[in-house]
Amino acid sequence: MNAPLPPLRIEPFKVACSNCNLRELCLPVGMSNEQLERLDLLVGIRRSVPRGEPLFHAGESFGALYAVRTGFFKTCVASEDGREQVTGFQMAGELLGLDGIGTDRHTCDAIALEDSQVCVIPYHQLADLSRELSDLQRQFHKIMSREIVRDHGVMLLLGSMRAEERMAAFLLNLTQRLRTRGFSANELVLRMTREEIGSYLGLKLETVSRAFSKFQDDGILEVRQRQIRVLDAPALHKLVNGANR
Amino acid sequence: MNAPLPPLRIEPFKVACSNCNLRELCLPVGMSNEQLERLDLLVGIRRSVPRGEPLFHAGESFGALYAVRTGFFKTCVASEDGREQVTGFQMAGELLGLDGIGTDRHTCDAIALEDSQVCVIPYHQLADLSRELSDLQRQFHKIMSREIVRDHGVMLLLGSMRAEERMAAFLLNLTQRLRTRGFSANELVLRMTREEIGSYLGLKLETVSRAFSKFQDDGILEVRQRQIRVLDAPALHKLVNGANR
DNA sequence: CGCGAGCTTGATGCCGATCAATGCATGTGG
DNA sequence: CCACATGCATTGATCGGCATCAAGCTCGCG
Repeated sequence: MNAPLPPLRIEPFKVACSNCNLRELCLPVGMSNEQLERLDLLVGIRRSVPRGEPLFHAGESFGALYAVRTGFFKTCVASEDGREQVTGFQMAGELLGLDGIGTDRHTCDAIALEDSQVCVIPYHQLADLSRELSDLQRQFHKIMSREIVRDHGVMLLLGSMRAEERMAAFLLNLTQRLRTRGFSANELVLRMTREEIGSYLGLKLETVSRAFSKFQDDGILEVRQRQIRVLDAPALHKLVNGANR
Repeated sequence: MNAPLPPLRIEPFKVACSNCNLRELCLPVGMSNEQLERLDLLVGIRRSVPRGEPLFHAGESFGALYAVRTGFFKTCVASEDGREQVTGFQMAGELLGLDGIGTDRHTCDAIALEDSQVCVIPYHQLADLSRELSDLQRQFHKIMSREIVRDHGVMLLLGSMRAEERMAAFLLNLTQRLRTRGFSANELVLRMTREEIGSYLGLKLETVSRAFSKFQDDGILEVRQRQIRVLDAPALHKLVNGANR
């Protein structure tokens, strides 16, 4: 963490969409270099969010979207009484803040689960540019649409799956997204607590813990704290799909 | 139904966004008359969907969005094994098909729950036009964003509410939307079966039925088949909010 | 070392699922 | 018009999965 700074050194490239290693996952998908240069002009600012700190809160006025550069976030909504629900976990290349467009206010909290960095994308500038660049417009629409589809998947999970099936679906989703980012498909480190997993899946933390233990007993996982090794991915798939009915 | 046709009569106005009574709820929100005329050019086609029939199916290739003109729809997703989940109910002025933008295929089924009519909005033309009309672009973004926020609300419901709370939230949501459309706030006719309500709320139809009976016993509702009269809306609000914790 | 946050594990209880029977409205054909 | 079938809804009895309550455990950290 607090290692001494390396000898003074200039960043060889301006950090920008055009040479970001996430550009195949993020907003720039499908854009030419020329177009990317235009995008670079709006995504100049970056912001660091220490672990545990909010990127934004429900109720704050909305002005920008955020692309996760490094780190990991959760988003959660709350009802008037204290009920809370984690609505998603976001990792590198994913967009935060889409909820704010509809009412010009954020409707959920976004909290960093580890020290993180995001790119700030001023919404109105993005809208302006996407009126010029149809590829950007198209990609932005796709991202919003996929968020809707993702939410429908969570609704299916919450509405019709039992505890272990939810856990299996959750783990497969995480490994899938990590694989897309070039990480191993069967080693993962959970960035969130059992309670946060439970909130996301509509379960209590004890139930999450028991599921982990069960999976370990069954030889499906190796669980050491938040270090998870997937030993039998097909078994997880079977839980999500073939198991019932 | 099969009443004799009225004497031959020309529609006094071309049926179009610019003189649609839903224009304050639908895509045209915030657009000038001049802009509306441009929108009219793409929303020429209408389509009738008889009760029980699909507007589109999951897997079909995506080409257009649909605005409900009259009638009532449900959307549902299914997993590979037979699990089904109703993800929403759509009424006049609401948009269907947003899920298809992300992958160019629809990801859910949209089924008419009564004889319905929709306006067909070819997506690519809409995208083109919204690059010219920033008000249209803005409204389209808002609609997508609100859909995401709505889904988050359902996730909260599914993840953290008990049966009667879910039912109360569902009924309040319906009456709220009917009120927006100028209908009475306490008389409603359910367009869907108990089973469909249950699927949406993550409950079994028996549980839905019992909740209706309970509400009736408690003097909160008057239930006759699918005819519902809300007698005590505050009680429903208390169930959703103040009840627990 | 001791403290606390996060996690595991066990015992018990409750809510809603499941199973089953009946009721009721609508439609169809004799 | 009745007899019967069909789809949807209600209601009761029982069961089971997960929540809840309650200890203890583990690990990181001041």
